Amino acid sequence: MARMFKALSNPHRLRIYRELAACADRHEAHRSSEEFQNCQCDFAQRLDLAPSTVCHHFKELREAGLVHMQREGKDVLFWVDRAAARQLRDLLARNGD
Amino acid sequence: MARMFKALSNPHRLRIYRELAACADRHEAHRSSEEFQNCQCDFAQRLDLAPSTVCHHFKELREAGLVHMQREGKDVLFWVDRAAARQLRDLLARNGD
DNA sequence: GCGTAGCTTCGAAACATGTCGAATTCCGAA
DNA sequence: TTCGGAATTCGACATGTTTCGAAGCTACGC
Repeated sequence: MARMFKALSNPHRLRIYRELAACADRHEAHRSSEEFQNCQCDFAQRLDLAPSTVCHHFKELREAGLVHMQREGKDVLFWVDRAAARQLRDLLARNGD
Repeated sequence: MARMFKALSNPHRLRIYRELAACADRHEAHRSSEEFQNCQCDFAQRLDLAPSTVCHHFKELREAGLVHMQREGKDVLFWVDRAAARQLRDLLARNGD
Protein backbone atom coordinates (compact mmCIF):
# COMPACT_ATOMS: atom_id res chain seq x y z
CA MET A 1 0.00 0.00 0.00
CA ALA A 2 2.74 2.43 0.97
CA ARG A 3 4.46 1.22 -2.17
CA MET A 4 1.68 2.63 -4.33
CA PHE A 5 1.84 5.97 -2.59
CA LYS A 6 5.59 5.98 -3.03
CA ALA A 7 5.15 5.46 -6.75
CA LEU A 8 2.99 8.60 -6.87
CA SER A 9 5.27 10.60 -4.59
CA ASN A 10 7.56 11.74 -7.38
CA PRO A 11 6.30 14.70 -9.45
CA HIS A 12 7.45 13.14 -12.72
CA ARG A 13 5.85 9.80 -11.97
CA LEU A 14 2.65 11.46 -10.76
CA ARG A 15 2.44 13.38 -14.04
CA ILE A 16 3.07 10.22 -16.07
CA TYR A 17 0.37 8.43 -14.12
CA ARG A 18 -2.17 11.21 -14.57
CA GLU A 19 -1.53 11.48 -18.30
CA LEU A 20 -1.90 7.74 -18.71
CA ALA A 21 -5.14 7.85 -16.73
CA ALA A 22 -6.48 10.82 -18.70
CA CYS A 23 -5.58 9.17 -21.98
CA ALA A 24 -7.30 5.96 -20.89
CA ASP A 25 -10.44 7.94 -20.10
CA ARG A 26 -10.47 9.65 -23.45
CA HIS A 27 -10.15 6.40 -25.32
CA GLU A 28 -12.60 4.64 -23.09
CA ALA A 29 -15.31 6.95 -24.36
CA HIS A 30 -15.27 5.46 -27.82
CA ARG A 31 -13.37 2.23 -27.50
CA SER A 32 -14.92 0.68 -24.41
CA SER A 33 -11.52 -0.57 -23.36
CA GLU A 34 -8.99 0.70 -20.88
CA GLU A 35 -5.82 0.31 -22.85
CA PHE A 36 -4.26 2.86 -25.14
CA GLN A 37 -0.99 3.56 -26.76
CA ASN A 38 1.64 5.96 -25.56
CA CYS A 39 5.37 5.67 -25.98
CA GLN A 40 7.97 6.41 -23.37
CA CYS A 41 10.06 8.52 -25.71
CA ASP A 42 7.21 11.07 -25.86
CA PHE A 43 7.26 11.36 -22.11
CA ALA A 44 11.02 11.71 -22.21
CA GLN A 45 10.61 14.74 -24.49
CA ARG A 46 7.71 16.31 -22.60
CA LEU A 47 9.36 15.86 -19.19
CA ASP A 48 12.85 16.65 -20.47
CA LEU A 49 14.30 13.45 -19.03
CA ALA A 50 16.57 10.76 -20.40
CA PRO A 51 14.76 7.72 -21.84
CA SER A 52 16.38 5.48 -19.27
CA THR A 53 14.99 7.67 -16.50
CA VAL A 54 11.47 7.51 -17.93
CA CYS A 55 11.79 3.76 -18.27
CA HIS A 56 12.76 3.56 -14.62
CA HIS A 57 9.71 5.62 -13.62
CA PHE A 58 7.43 3.38 -15.64
CA LYS A 59 8.96 0.39 -13.93
CA GLU A 60 8.22 1.89 -10.53
CA LEU A 61 4.59 2.48 -11.46
CA ARG A 62 4.36 -1.04 -12.84
CA GLU A 63 5.94 -2.73 -9.85
CA ALA A 64 3.68 -0.77 -7.53
CA GLY A 65 0.75 -2.28 -9.42
CA LEU A 66 -0.65 1.06 -10.56
CA VAL A 67 -0.20 0.51 -14.28
CA HIS A 68 0.22 -2.47 -16.56
CA MET A 69 2.03 -2.93 -19.84
CA GLN A 70 2.19 -5.32 -22.72
CA ARG A 71 4.67 -5.42 -25.58
CA GLU A 72 2.88 -4.96 -28.86
CA GLY A 73 5.34 -5.05 -31.72
CA LYS A 74 7.97 -2.34 -31.51
CA ASP A 75 6.26 -0.37 -28.79
CA VAL A 76 4.26 -1.02 -25.70
CA LEU A 77 0.66 -0.69 -24.51
CA PHE A 78 0.07 0.81 -21.10
CA TRP A 79 -3.07 1.09 -19.04
CA VAL A 80 -3.84 2.08 -15.49
CA ASP A 81 -5.06 -0.42 -12.91
CA ARG A 82 -8.42 0.82 -11.74
CA ALA A 83 -8.65 -1.63 -8.86
CA ALA A 84 -5.40 -0.28 -7.44
CA ALA A 85 -6.66 3.29 -7.73
CA ARG A 86 -9.89 2.29 -5.99
CA GLN A 87 -7.91 0.67 -3.18
CA LEU A 88 -6.04 3.92 -2.58
CA ARG A 89 -9.25 5.93 -2.72
CA ASP A 90 -10.88 3.61 -0.20
CA LEU A 91 -7.95 4.03 2.14
CA LEU A 92 -8.36 7.80 1.90
CA ALA A 93 -12.12 7.64 2.36
CA ARG A 94 -13.60 7.69 5.82
CA ASN A 95 -17.11 7.15 7.10
CA GLY A 96 -18.45 10.69 7.13
CA ASP A 97 -17.78 12.70 3.96
CA MET B 1 0.22 17.07 -4.48
CA ALA B 2 3.16 14.72 -4.87
CA ARG B 3 4.19 15.98 -1.45
CA MET B 4 1.06 14.49 0.11
CA PHE B 5 1.67 11.14 -1.58
CA LYS B 6 5.25 11.25 -0.36
CA ALA B 7 4.05 11.75 3.18
CA LEU B 8 1.99 8.55 2.86
CA SER B 9 4.75 6.63 1.10
CA ASN B 10 6.46 5.53 4.29
CA PRO B 11 4.89 2.52 6.06
CA HIS B 12 5.32 4.08 9.50
CA ARG B 13 3.80 7.38 8.44
CA LEU B 14 0.96 5.64 6.61
CA ARG B 15 0.14 3.71 9.76
CA ILE B 16 0.25 6.86 11.88
CA TYR B 17 -2.04 8.61 9.42
CA ARG B 18 -4.53 5.74 9.35
CA GLU B 19 -4.66 5.46 13.12
CA LEU B 20 -5.20 9.19 13.44
CA ALA B 21 -7.98 9.01 10.84
CA ALA B 22 -9.59 5.97 12.47
CA CYS B 23 -9.45 7.64 15.88
CA ALA B 24 -11.00 10.79 14.46
CA ASP B 25 -13.83 8.74 13.01
CA ARG B 26 -14.52 7.01 16.28
CA HIS B 27 -14.73 10.26 18.18
CA GLU B 28 -16.66 11.99 15.48
CA ALA B 29 -19.53 9.60 16.11
CA HIS B 30 -20.31 11.10 19.49
CA ARG B 31 -18.44 14.37 19.53
CA SER B 32 -19.34 15.87 16.18
CA SER B 33 -15.83 17.23 15.92
CA GLU B 34 -12.78 16.08 14.01
CA GLU B 35 -10.10 16.47 16.63
CA PHE B 36 -9.01 13.89 19.18
CA GLN B 37 -6.14 13.28 21.50
CA ASN B 38 -3.22 10.98 20.82
CA CYS B 39 0.34 11.36 22.01
CA GLN B 40 3.46 10.72 19.99
CA CYS B 41 5.07 8.64 22.72
CA ASP B 42 2.32 6.03 22.28
CA PHE B 43 3.16 5.76 18.61
CA ALA B 44 6.84 5.50 19.48
CA GLN B 45 6.06 2.44 21.61
CA ARG B 46 3.66 0.83 19.17
CA LEU B 47 5.96 1.35 16.19
CA ASP B 48 9.12 0.66 18.15
CA LEU B 49 10.74 3.91 17.06
CA ALA B 50 12.62 6.66 18.87
CA PRO B 51 10.45 9.61 19.94
CA SER B 52 12.49 11.93 17.76
CA THR B 53 11.77 9.76 14.74
CA VAL B 54 8.03 9.78 15.43
CA CYS B 55 8.16 13.54 15.85
CA HIS B 56 9.86 13.80 12.48
CA HIS B 57 7.12 11.68 10.85
CA PHE B 58 4.41 13.83 12.38
CA LYS B 59 6.16 16.87 11.03
CA GLU B 60 6.18 15.38 7.53
CA LEU B 61 2.46 14.66 7.70
CA ARG B 62 1.85 18.17 9.02
CA GLU B 63 3.96 19.94 6.40
CA ALA B 64 2.28 17.92 3.67
CA GLY B 65 -1.02 19.34 4.92
CA LEU B 66 -2.52 15.95 5.74
CA VAL B 67 -2.88 16.49 9.46
CA HIS B 68 -3.00 19.45 11.79
CA MET B 69 -1.94 19.92 15.37
CA GLN B 70 -2.42 22.29 18.23
CA ARG B 71 -0.65 22.37 21.59
CA GLU B 72 -3.12 21.84 24.39
CA GLY B 73 -1.35 21.88 27.74
CA LYS B 74 1.30 19.23 28.09
CA ASP B 75 0.39 17.32 24.99
CA VAL B 76 -0.93 18.00 21.55
CA LEU B 77 -4.20 17.60 19.64
CA PHE B 78 -4.03 16.13 16.17
CA TRP B 79 -6.66 15.81 13.52
CA VAL B 80 -6.65 14.84 9.87
CA ASP B 81 -7.36 17.31 7.10
CA ARG B 82 -10.39 15.98 5.26
CA ALA B 83 -10.08 18.45 2.40
CA ALA B 84 -6.58 17.18 1.67
CA ALA B 85 -7.77 13.58 1.70
CA ARG B 86 -10.60 14.49 -0.65
CA GLN B 87 -8.13 16.16 -3.01
CA LEU B 88 -6.10 12.99 -3.21
CA ARG B 89 -9.21 10.88 -3.73
CA ASP B 90 -10.37 13.15 -6.53
CA LEU B 91 -7.02 12.81 -8.24
CA LEU B 92 -7.36 9.04 -8.07
CA ALA B 93 -10.95 9.10 -9.30
CA ARG B 94 -11.70 8.98 -13.00
CA ASN B 95 -14.88 9.41 -14.97
CA GLY B 96 -16.08 5.87 -15.25
CA ASP B 97 -16.05 3.82 -12.04
C1' DG C 1 21.34 -10.00 -42.80
C1' DC C 2 21.70 -4.94 -41.15
C1' DG C 3 20.31 -0.77 -39.56
C1' DT C 4 17.07 1.72 -36.83
C1' DA C 5 13.77 2.97 -33.24
C1' DG C 6 12.30 2.06 -28.79
C1' DC C 7 12.74 -0.10 -24.37
C1' DT C 8 15.70 -2.12 -20.69
C1' DT C 9 19.72 -2.99 -17.80
C1' DC C 10 23.88 -1.51 -15.52
C1' DG C 11 27.05 1.30 -12.94
C1' DA C 12 28.03 5.67 -11.00
C1' DA C 13 27.26 10.22 -9.06
C1' DA C 14 24.43 13.52 -6.56
C1' DC C 15 20.99 14.08 -3.57
C1' DA C 16 17.16 12.91 -0.20
C1' DT C 17 15.26 10.06 3.56
C1' DG C 18 14.90 7.37 7.89
C1' DT C 19 16.80 6.69 12.01
C1' DC C 20 19.12 7.44 16.27
C1' DG C 21 20.99 9.80 20.61
C1' DA C 22 21.90 13.98 22.94
C1' DA C 23 20.66 18.47 24.07
C1' DT C 24 16.80 21.84 24.37
C1' DT C 25 12.27 23.68 25.18
C1' DC C 26 7.66 23.70 27.11
C1' DC C 27 4.23 22.97 30.51
C1' DG C 28 2.07 21.03 34.56
C1' DA C 29 2.70 18.98 39.18
C1' DA C 30 4.94 18.39 43.56
C1' DT D 1 10.99 26.83 42.20
C1' DT D 2 12.50 22.55 40.99
C1' DC D 3 11.28 18.08 38.78
C1' DG D 4 9.58 15.18 35.17
C1' DG D 5 7.15 13.91 31.03
C1' DA D 6 6.42 15.13 26.28
C1' DA D 7 7.72 17.26 22.05
C1' DT D 8 11.27 19.39 19.22
C1' DT D 9 15.79 20.46 17.23
C1' DC D 10 20.39 19.17 15.85
C1' DG D 11 24.17 16.53 13.97
C1' DA D 12 25.51 12.22 12.25
C1' DC D 13 25.29 8.09 9.68
C1' DA D 14 23.41 4.40 6.76
C1' DT D 15 20.38 3.57 3.22
C1' DG D 16 17.39 4.76 -0.82
C1' DT D 17 16.10 7.63 -4.75
C1' DT D 18 16.75 10.20 -8.99
C1' DT D 19 19.24 10.87 -12.77
C1' DC D 20 22.43 10.11 -16.45
C1' DG D 21 25.21 7.80 -20.28
C1' DA D 22 26.67 3.61 -22.27
C1' DA D 23 25.82 -0.83 -23.59
C1' DG D 24 22.43 -4.52 -24.60
C1' DC D 25 18.05 -6.38 -26.22
C1' DT D 26 13.87 -6.77 -29.55
C1' DA D 27 11.16 -6.36 -33.39
C1' DC D 28 10.32 -4.00 -37.65
C1' DG D 29 11.55 -2.48 -42.47
C1' DC D 30 14.96 -2.37 -46.16
